[in-house]
Amino acid sequence: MISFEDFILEDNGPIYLQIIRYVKRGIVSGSIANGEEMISRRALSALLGVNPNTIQKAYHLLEEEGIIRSRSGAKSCVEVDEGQKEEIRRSLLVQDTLAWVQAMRQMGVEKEAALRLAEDIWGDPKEER
Amino acid sequence: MISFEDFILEDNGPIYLQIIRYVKRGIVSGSIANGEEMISRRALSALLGVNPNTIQKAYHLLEEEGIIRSRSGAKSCVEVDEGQKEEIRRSLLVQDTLAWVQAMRQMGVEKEAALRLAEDIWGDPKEER
DNA sequence: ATAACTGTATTATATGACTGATACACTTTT
DNA sequence: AAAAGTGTATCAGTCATATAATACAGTTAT
Repeated sequence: MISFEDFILEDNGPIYLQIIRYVKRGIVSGSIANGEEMISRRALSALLGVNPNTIQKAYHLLEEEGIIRSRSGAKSCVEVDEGQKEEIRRSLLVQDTLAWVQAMRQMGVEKEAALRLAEDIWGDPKEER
Repeated sequence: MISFEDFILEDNGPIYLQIIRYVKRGIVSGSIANGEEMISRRALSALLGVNPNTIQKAYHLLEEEGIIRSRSGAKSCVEVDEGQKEEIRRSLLVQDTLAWVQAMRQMGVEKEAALRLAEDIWGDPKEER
């Protein structure tokens, strides 16, 4: 079951969008698999300290996007085929990376300097040479 | 004068925050210099097709942050010392880059793959969505 | 079967973001 | 001095986001 254990509530954007983003990124990384059960709306509401209606909005939109499937009375399940997965992956990777590249460019940062900065911030656990 | 010629109105976040971000990034890149005049609130309102009150909110917050200075009746001016510039630069670079790195990590993208993707997109910023 | 849980729906309230209109005082331009 | 432009302020209204309190019907577990 998707437990939302490592989910952290930010303060930058709407909560329901953060939840949708979390699920999509989980699908891309593979930590969320097809057929997996979602945590119930009430349980997630209690876990995050967020109103049930806000959770419902996120789940409803996920269903409209064809990412989860809900049967009244039972838990909602993830339902994505390989095509959807690949589309979500491509979309998120391009969106996020393009936004970062544009930010760096608008600040006049050269490509090499930007990549070096990203490498630094990544943490670099295994030092090369 | 700061003409906001290359400013593009996005649909992802509050307009007044987009304006503030634009000014800050301009200061970091050097395209906006200390002492420079801001375009008037009414003129920017007309240029962007946005309500004057929204522009005023952005300008007011910029003044509260000590980035611009306003005298009633005259145009507002940018007023930042080198210390502020450096702080803004550091803050924006780390924020934006950290957000991107975290996104890539949450999607299970390896550092090398992420950097390669960024390098690709840096070259052709044509596609979106 | 009963109880507990689940998805779904409704109504109401509060706040932030944005718009629209107007007004006043100050500075710059003519 | 007069006109035009500018910063500042107020009031009202709409829409999105989030909260709160219920209610009902379907599924699962006991």
